[in-house]
Amino acid sequence: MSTPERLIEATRELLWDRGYVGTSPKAIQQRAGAGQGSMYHHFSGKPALARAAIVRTTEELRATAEAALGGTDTGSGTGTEVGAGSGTASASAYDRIAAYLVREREVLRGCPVGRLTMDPDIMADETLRAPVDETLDWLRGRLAGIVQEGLERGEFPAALDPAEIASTVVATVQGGYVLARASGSPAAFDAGVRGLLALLAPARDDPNSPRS
Amino acid sequence: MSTPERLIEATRELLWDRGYVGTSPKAIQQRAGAGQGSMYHHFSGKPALARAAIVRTTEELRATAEAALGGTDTGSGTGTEVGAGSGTASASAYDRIAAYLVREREVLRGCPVGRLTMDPDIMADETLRAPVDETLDWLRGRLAGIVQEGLERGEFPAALDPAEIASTVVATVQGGYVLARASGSPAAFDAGVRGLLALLAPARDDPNSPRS
DNA sequence: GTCTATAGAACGATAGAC
DNA sequence: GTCTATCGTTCTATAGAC
Repeated sequence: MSTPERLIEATRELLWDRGYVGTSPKAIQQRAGAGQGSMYHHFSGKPALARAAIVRTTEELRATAEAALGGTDTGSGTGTEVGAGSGTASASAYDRIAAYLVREREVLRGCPVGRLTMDPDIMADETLRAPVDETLDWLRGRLAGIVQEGLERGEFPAALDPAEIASTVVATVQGGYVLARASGSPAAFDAGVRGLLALLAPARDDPNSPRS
Repeated sequence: MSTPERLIEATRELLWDRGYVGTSPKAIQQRAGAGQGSMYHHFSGKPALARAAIVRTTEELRATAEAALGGTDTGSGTGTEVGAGSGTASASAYDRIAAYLVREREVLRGCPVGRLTMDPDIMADETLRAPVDETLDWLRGRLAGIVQEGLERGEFPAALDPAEIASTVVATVQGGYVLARASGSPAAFDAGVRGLLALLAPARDDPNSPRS
């Protein structure tokens, strides 16, 4: 791996674990196995390196999310699939959202993108903040589109607002990281996700009809 | 206000805005209007001051949350109250959760407690981490109890798990802060909360019955 | 209790040899 | 491209006068 490449990867790891303020050029160099001069030859400084790292991390998040949300069924259904069952029909909205929610994550490390929003130095620098904002915005839009499809298929109550539900889904994930880190266990993340899935569950024809 | 008092308050503000790593003793002293020697006379160092600040902030969060969740109706109902309407009956579970969710917040500053979970130095120090963990744990338990009451009153579908829903509620709030900060607007927080309230809404006898 | 002085280390970056 | 040397600043804390 080339030196700039190693520097970017080292920065990504440190940004994830320690944030921008907690990441020093020295630590980056050590982790990347590169010297001072080498780092400053390839990058103008800490902000430039951080930008490269953040852009790559946000691109990766988009790709990972899209893989779960894409709807090209990976074969392992949840058992609550909806639809007419034609050969290559895309998975239900619920299933695609569920696939996104339960995908494998390094829960205790937190979200490599969401974490950055708590860093004042990142939020203050437009070039660092923009990729974060755009990525979470894209994710909400992507989810809103899927909820909209679900609404059209009658999967969800018509009263739901796609953009709002999308925000709730992303917020539950981001907040799940917080709960997991606080408690030191991924269980809290999982609980939040299961609660959300229960609320979203298409199986609304519940034997226990609510509200008298 | 006494000097120790001012130091604690200054630390609380800085911890909220810049986190533990981003908060220097010097910055605390300047904000508190206290000198170096003064600070080290009253506190053994940055960790001790941070502990005092964190304990106070978590206590404050509990009190604020309890005020909304307490159920002693503040008079401004949401219009969806449930119950037999006896004189001093406590508000519905939905209303109490809604009151907690929509309470006034400095959304763009993030959660003064949840933010701390992203600070590796705080998570590594048991004396700093404990109050954060205990507070979020208390909040989840408190909410779970209210959901349980709602279940017993038939406000929610019986399939819901109180602890899971409680985690979802707290996660939505914590994640809402992330979305708001990323986008630079409280709107994303509000959207997530409205989505969650729509999913929790007791008005489940929806004209549009889902899932065919 | 509060002040100033001082300390060793780390921070973020630059200079210039190779 | 990579190295070592150096720089001015900030960090966190201690010492000791007042």
